[in-house]
Amino acid sequence: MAERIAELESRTRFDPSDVESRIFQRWLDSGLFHPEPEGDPERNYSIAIPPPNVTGSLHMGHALNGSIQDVLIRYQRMKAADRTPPSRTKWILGTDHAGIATQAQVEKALLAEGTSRHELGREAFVERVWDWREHYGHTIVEQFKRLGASCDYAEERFTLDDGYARAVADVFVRLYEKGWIYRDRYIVNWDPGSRSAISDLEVEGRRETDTLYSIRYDLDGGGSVTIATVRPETMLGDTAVAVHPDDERYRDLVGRSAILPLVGRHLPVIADGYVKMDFGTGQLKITPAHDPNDFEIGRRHDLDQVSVIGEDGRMTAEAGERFAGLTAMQAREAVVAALAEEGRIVADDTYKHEVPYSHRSGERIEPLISLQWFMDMTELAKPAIQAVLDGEVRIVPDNNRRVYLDWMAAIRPWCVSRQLWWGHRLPVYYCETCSHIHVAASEPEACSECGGRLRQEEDVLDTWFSSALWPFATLGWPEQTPELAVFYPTNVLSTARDILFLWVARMIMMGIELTGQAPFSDVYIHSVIQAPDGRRMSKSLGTGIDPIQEIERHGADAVRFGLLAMSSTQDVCYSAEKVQQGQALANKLFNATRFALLRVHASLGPEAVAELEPEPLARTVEDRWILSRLAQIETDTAARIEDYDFSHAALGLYDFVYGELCDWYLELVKHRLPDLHDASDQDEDAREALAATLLYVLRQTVALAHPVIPFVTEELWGYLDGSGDLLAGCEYPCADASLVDLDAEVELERAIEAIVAVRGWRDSVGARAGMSIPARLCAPCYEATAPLLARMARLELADGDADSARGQALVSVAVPGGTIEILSAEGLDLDAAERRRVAVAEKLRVEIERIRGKLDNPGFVAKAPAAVVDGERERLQRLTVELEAL
RNA sequence: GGACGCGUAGCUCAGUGGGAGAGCGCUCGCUUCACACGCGAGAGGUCGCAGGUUCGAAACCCGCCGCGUCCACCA
Repeated sequence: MAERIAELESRTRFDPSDVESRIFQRWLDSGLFHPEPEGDPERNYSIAIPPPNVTGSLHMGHALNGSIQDVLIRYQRMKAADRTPPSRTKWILGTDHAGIATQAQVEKALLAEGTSRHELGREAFVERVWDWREHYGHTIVEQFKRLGASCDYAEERFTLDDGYARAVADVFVRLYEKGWIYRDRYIVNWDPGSRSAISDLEVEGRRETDTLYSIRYDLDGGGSVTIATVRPETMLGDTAVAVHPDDERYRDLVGRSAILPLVGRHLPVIADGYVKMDFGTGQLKITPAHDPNDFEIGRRHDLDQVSVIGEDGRMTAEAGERFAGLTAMQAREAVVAALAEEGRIVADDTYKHEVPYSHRSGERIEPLISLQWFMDMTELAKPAIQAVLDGEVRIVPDNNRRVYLDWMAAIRPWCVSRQLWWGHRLPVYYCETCSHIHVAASEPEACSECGGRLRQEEDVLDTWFSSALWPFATLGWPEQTPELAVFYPTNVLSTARDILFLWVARMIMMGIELTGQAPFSDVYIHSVIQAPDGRRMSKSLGTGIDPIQEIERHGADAVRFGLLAMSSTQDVCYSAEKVQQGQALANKLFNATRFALLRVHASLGPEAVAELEPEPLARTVEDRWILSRLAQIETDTAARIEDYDFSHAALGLYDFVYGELCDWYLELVKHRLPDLHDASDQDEDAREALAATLLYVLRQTVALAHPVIPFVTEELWGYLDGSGDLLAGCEYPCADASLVDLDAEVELERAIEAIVAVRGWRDSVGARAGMSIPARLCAPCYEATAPLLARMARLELADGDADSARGQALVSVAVPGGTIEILSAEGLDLDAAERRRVAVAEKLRVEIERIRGKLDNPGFVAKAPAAVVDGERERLQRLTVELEAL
């Protein structure tokens, strides 16, 4: 140990790159991250990581969420360390196959090779994706390691693994048998980019400026109607014109028919409450095959569905008329031109509205009718709503609760089929002879109806279908595995707001339906980190910041601290300063520990250090003070972590380490720690008492900070603790209430105020840094702290009575409860001293006036709480004493 | 259109009923025997605007202005 301590001497900086990989390897080797499936499920703690996409690389959202979960996991793991019987902590790790994203990535690679998935064929393509995943799919897991994330790496899951796939098929069959999964021809969000249907949640509205065309349709038998549209190309699919049933203007039009320009089809004029009387002319064209609203109206009125745009985004051969084969956009221009030629364009106005785009491919959504598989969510939603209402699932911060409940209350069917190749193929089999549909977890031999050959559905499931099973499928469900028994349900799910519906709500629904329990008790919604300028962090905008690069630059501890410190209950801008603050903290803690250890070892020798009392032998007022403050920060930090208040947890540690431990405590006791080469004349007991307190405070502080900054604290633990145990497996410090000492706090904090006042005064009168100034304390409340006040403020305190000191004083410095009289002015700027005295007196006077005014207010004295009134009275008295002395 | 949130020091943000705070930046002074990624001392704010509640408002309520996010089927 002595040799190890000695090597610290030359390490004047904490160099993260030097220690991170070494320490991480020790953690991995220790097995601490991999709990056996044992213990009491009520007391075990588990988190299922939101599975990153295999295609992904670590971005700021991952880095923040990784830091948050790791704080929780490390905190709980340490808390579990001293429990009997022991409890287990598990962070479930894995990745998501991410259907569309991964398929797109591989297709891009194929394109670069001059081939395509269609040329390869389905089987070869899927094999290609698996290869790709073997090669590149591990990046993000390695990046989580760089962050220090203490996931259970021994059991990594993947949403397409065999076991997981069985769970997915099993769920599909169960829900089909309940009648909740069904097949329907319905209008869907067609994404021409990925050539697949997508769900409502994968559509984003973008505000765009379009032209709103007003077009005249003639009526059969004379007259006309004028309809408005931003999508004239869809008019070829019109099958009705609608007006509002209460619209007096058009009452007699209902039942007549309009003639569709360019096509000549007769369109019935119908009445439907959906039509807004005060929008445009109050006359609306109905295109059931290409507009979700019109689709519903069409169903109500039994209208024909004429599809004019196909899945390739082009006008169809069947109904596209002379525009067949054109893209929708080309068709728009051509249709407008043709209408104009006939003089049917009544107006073309600029119009701003929301246009749906695919969140996946970025292409404009083409609503069209398609045969897809849907899941009815109403029955699933009911208990999931109740779970949140009852508090069985808590959403933090709770303003997201209402968002969840509102969305769940109005939940709509979920289109779960995707026209992709990469994913879970639907466990649906069609008979080639009689068309009978079989839904089964494993492929039946033949059609049960006619014995005909079966063909499996080509479509795969929406990626989120498998993600919805994540917290239990990763633990082996539907098998009743030991893991499932002790780690399910999990404790918390931490994520950003954007996947609250897409993922979180669906996990709650599926969890309750399939396991009978909500999959987690808390949902923590963390900040979205924006670019420093407030824009979105994105590659395309060039606003992205790479967390790995930040880790390389500042260390993982710094990045973790920074992200936690900047996070909040709302979205925040990335703050490089907070990361620097974290780096500074790691370095500070390193140096403080290094300093203390070197001095203590030099002063006592290694044998004596090893035999030191583990508990502090507090003696002096500063010892009592720091121990009391330590107890406070221990209480606060644990409470903040449990309240998901990570920002205050991190910043509170910073404030303690800087503002109390280093700036004050270490400075105060420095002189009692003999220099390496200087034998001390202090007695043995005093040295041991100080050493014991100092090492106790440092051990506790280092352990306390471990969940936030695990690397530097683990490194320091190696020097502070002789046992060789890893800090990650040690118990979390718990506040010792007997150390709370409010008297010491009051006394020391007053001394600190006085020291700061004198230092400020010294600065303003041009006193040189090293110069000692003769003075006398004229305040009754510094008996215990006078020596340290003198040392820290560089005063040469003389004895004697206060009144005579005032007589011979050249100038007075105000301190809490009195003054310090300066007895010699050699080398001081007396004019500046006088100016300062006057200025301080003036400030005191103003403040005294303010308090007097308050106390003179009868309303204040009568109605304010007694404690507040007393507080103001005390303060008034104190300030008056100071002012008089000045 | 609905919901939620934000507007506090040059910047990024705490503070949510009784003395305006932090980090960074800025100024001044320190090669003080842990740390110059350091130490000490400072300057800097009509707490978006207007009204109300209260003995007392940055905080609570109402309105307005500005900004952001989510949800929603007005062509």
